[in-house]
Amino acid sequence: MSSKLRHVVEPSPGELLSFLKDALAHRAFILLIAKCSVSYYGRSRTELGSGDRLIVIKEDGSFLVHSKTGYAPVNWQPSGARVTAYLSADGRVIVEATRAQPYERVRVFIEHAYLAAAGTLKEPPAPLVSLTEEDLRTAILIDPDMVEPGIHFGTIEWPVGVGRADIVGRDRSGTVVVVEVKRECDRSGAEQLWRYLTKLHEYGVSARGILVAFSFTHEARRFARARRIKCVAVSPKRVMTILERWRRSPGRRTFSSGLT
Amino acid sequence: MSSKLRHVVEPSPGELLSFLKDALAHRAFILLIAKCSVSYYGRSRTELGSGDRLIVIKEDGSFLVHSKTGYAPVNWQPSGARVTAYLSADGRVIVEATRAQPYERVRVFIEHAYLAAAGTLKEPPAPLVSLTEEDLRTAILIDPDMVEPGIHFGTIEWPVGVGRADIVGRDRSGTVVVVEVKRECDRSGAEQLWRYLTKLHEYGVSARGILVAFSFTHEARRFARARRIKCVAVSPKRVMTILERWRRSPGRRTFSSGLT
DNA sequence: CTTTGAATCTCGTAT
DNA sequence: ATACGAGGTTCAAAG
Repeated sequence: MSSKLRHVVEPSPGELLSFLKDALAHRAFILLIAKCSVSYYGRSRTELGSGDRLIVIKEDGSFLVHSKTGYAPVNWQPSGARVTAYLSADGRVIVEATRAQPYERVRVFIEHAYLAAAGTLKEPPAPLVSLTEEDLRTAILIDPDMVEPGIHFGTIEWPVGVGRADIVGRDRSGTVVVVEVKRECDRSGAEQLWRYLTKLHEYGVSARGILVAFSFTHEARRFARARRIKCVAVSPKRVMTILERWRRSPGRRTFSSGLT
Repeated sequence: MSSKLRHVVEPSPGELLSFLKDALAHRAFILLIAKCSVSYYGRSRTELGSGDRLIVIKEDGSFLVHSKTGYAPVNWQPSGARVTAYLSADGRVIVEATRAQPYERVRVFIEHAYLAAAGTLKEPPAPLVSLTEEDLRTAILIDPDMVEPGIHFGTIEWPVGVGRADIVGRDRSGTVVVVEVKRECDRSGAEQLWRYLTKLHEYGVSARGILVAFSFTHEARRFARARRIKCVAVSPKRVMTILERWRRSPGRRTFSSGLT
């Protein structure tokens, strides 16, 4: 439980520093609202002038500096960073997050701290359910007819030497079929499938391509049409229905006759 | 200034609700650390079980639910969402962020609030300096010789019917050159240039391709080599130097003899 | 270790 | 509105 959540209001540099050092030592979840400037050195370089921001330090080393607007942090460090706090020569608190590979460094120069809080967040392993590309692929394997009547799947995640094809099988007439699954298929998705087909052709395999997605861009459809690639649009609702029915009474998925 | 930062510790549902409603009405920057469960419906669907999390609500409608680990929020809404707070039938606070296009909804069911804070973050327009693809492109236009001696640029951001070529010009021998600029060039970057070249070829223009980047993947180099595309690696330091010298004494960039 | 592809990617910009 | 490309993308999986 986070009942041990502690906080300090308008701390002096000394108070803030000891608060942060203690929280960092306990690998706590730390919040800090402060007027600060920020400097980043690494894959790029940025210098951010003075302003009010939210700093979040997580136990896994994730480090976020959030500005007053926008989804993305204005500066950050991904998980795994080493976070330290110390005093500068002129008595200001500096919070620093560094990463070794690649070398990156974010430094926050605190000018005035409004509020700092720290505590341990308790979170049980969370069953997070979602409707992803993976779900769509699963639904296709459960009910291949949604792609094309009589189609028959074999290999999934088949390495083609240039990425991997999502699903490979044969259609009713026995022709090899490569299925590429996307949530939203744009041209790059269609190009991906085309790369697989081209590669297979190099191997001497003549194969059809089918794109399955919740939606397609015009570019994707045009690209596909020009290369005789079929586009199958599926509604999320249908996928949900298939997955839910499957969960209630899981039949057997039969994988056979794939490429060998 | 954020001196008007207010906060409440362990508020009751009623206290929390009025705190949030007031803060939302003032379009304040809002923080909330609470035990909660989260539900998302929209482009995907997720259900997140009960746990301690940080909720951030920004004045532009950005909405973030952060878990105890990781760079990315576990649930969110990008800027532009409409955020409301209300009581459920059983007296719990629900915070909801909705977006119209595409329709998306995040609902946070508060079970216990540890700390809530709200205030106005003041941030002057920030001079954020960085070394981007744009910087690299600028450096190339300032000093074309870094790409190839005697090269001569004309059009920039030239529409080719399938995206746009970064820079188009002619080399010393008068051959049309298409330059694609990337920070880190992977295969997809090389493919992009190849699309332009292919398109130009369809138009009857025979052109060379040059990739300029801070670094290349092996795949990109292989792809390029197979198609006689030249790869030019540039050091960030050199770009920084060119840009800094330019800022000190800006000469004239001469654009001439592009394609017409 | 690097490479590849997904993501509720977000965000800007041009059409 | 839609589409395309950039991003310090991050992240996980696979070779």
